[in-house]
Amino acid sequence: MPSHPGSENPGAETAAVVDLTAAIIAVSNEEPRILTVGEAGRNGGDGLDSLPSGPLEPGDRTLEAGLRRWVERQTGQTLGYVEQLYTFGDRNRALTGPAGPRVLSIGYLALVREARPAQAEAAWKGWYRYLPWEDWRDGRPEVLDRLQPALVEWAGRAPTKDDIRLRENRLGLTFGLHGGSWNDERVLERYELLYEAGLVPEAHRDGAAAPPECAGAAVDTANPMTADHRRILATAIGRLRGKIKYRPVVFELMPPAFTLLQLQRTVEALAGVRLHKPNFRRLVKRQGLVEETGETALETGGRPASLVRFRQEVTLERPAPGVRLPIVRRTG
Amino acid sequence: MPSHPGSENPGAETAAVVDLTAAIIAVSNEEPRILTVGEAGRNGGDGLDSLPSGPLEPGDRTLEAGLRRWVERQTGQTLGYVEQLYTFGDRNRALTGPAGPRVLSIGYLALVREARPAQAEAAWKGWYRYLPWEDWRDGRPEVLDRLQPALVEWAGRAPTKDDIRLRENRLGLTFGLHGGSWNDERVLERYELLYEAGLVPEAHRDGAAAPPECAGAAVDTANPMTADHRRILATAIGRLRGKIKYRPVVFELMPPAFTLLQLQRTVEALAGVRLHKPNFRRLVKRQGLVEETGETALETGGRPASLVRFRQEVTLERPAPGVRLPIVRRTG
DNA sequence: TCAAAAGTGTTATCCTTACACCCATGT
DNA sequence: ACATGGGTGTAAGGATAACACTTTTGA
Repeated sequence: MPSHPGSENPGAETAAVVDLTAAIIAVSNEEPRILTVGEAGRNGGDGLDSLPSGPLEPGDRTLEAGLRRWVERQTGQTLGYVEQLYTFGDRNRALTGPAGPRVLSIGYLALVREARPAQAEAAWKGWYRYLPWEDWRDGRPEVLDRLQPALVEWAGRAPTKDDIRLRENRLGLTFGLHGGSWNDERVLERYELLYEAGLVPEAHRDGAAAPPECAGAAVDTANPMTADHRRILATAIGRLRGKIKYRPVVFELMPPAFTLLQLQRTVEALAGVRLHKPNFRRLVKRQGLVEETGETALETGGRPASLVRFRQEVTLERPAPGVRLPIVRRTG
Repeated sequence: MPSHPGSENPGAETAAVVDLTAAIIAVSNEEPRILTVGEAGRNGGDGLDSLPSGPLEPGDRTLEAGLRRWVERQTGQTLGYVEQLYTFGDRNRALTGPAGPRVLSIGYLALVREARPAQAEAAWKGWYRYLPWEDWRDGRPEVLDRLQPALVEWAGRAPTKDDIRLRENRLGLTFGLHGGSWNDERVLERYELLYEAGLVPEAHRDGAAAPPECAGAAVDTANPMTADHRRILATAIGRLRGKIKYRPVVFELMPPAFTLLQLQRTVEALAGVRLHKPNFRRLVKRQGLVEETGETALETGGRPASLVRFRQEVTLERPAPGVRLPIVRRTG
């Protein structure tokens, strides 16, 4: 490997341990779920849920191979669609203190088709139990009634007038406060803000970040997770919510044949919002995303629905995901 | 740190070295440039250009802090906008062979406002010298005349009929061959495909990937780079091209006051395509991205243009980047 | 006077959004 | 009969892409 110019202490490279963590997502019963491995009763565990994860080993030729190995070992799940999310490496973020070895954690998003009963200690859990403020399908979630005053108070606690403005602006952008609107994709930004405000237990656990006087822990009634796993989950949800809008990834979560309403309910579950039925069907059809199987589903509770399947060909057709620039085609 | 369930060999964590690499981008004279550090004559160097990079050190509290430290040390540049891109960690990808220590390289995208003369061995170089097929501003780039036959031949060399089909489809998606269209954002996919086809020198350097018989090296007349730096550059360009379409990041590259044509030329330089002038102005104005400064630029070569500045407020206003889903607003 | 760039106006077309309505099945 | 979900029609409004055209400077 190359020696780096400007290095005053050539031997100072940090020998880091690399942790691979997967947010494995499936949807069943109109509920998005993640595959968790409990830590209850094991290893002095604190009873918190974890995402499947484990360290990169010398035998792993690629990072993704190491991830798949760990997931299969811990849960029995074989992964299909896998996508790297982000690499977290700050000190004091639930990984190690300043003394221990450096830990890097690389987060992944994985999508699997069916939530079959996982092995051993693995279990599928609805993701909104960890981030309940993200589910707006039945209107504004009640957690926000408790979070909002705490957030506003946090903004007001900033040292200067300018800092208060900044915090209030952030609240507008992320939580739709002060005249802002809710954007379903800003999942990570919301979690990070709650962390900064000391309103999630992880912040207290990590020490440094949380102000001592704040009444945070009482407000967040959601399930926390081990280490920075809830942050990785937030990253995964945000990425997925963005991606379903311009790439046909939802179909990784659907059975081979399905009705359009099933598809809609899946998208709604992921996005955390309700969609307009007639327009949703037209949108999906016009884009040529599905084709008829010829069969019909009878157990709908109403009129039988025709079953459709994903048109594999679209992966090859869809040329550009929504170009917003006025690219010149004929004129110069 | 937690011990991982299912670990058969608990001490097998790989002690990895973490390399931080930055693609630092500026635009001057209608040309997007990256800050490079040459390796000519140093350390048995092969004369290839490099991106500023260096290992994470124990003193770095965050990954980004380590990156900024290296960049300032090697180039004298202070970074503004910084964004993590991707973590590369495969063996046999210009990092280390199976014997050496594991090297992880974390790529970053950075945007800086002005290309002031950098210190020492650092230099600004146009990014299209490394990826010349990405510049379509003056029509289809000529390099493609040489690359295209080699790519088609590579597709035909696949073992089975099905593999040939797959390769041809990929060529359609990435290079717009076989009836496909060119998508400016697929920069990384194009580079990866050239790598797989053995048409970039990096593939031969790394060994394993390149088929021995191919005449690749003769075809790619572009500058290669050290290690996997060209891949990181491709990732950066792709990400930036995508992002300018829904976030006001271009302004990180503009001077405090500028004309609308200057802005257009900058976007064109980044996207590698020409834009429609009247529609571009309207788009920018209607979105409220800029405001008049009241002054006019006289050295335009034609009629004086009014100078505008970025409206900082939009970072707080822009609610949603183009939601493609028919979210229900009034109806249920 | 002409080249070069700054700007404005206008239109056909497509997409989005919302509303209204009919169809087929089970209880 | 009616509840439930499936499914179609359509019209208003907005955004886009293309065209044509006027204005203001310097050489």
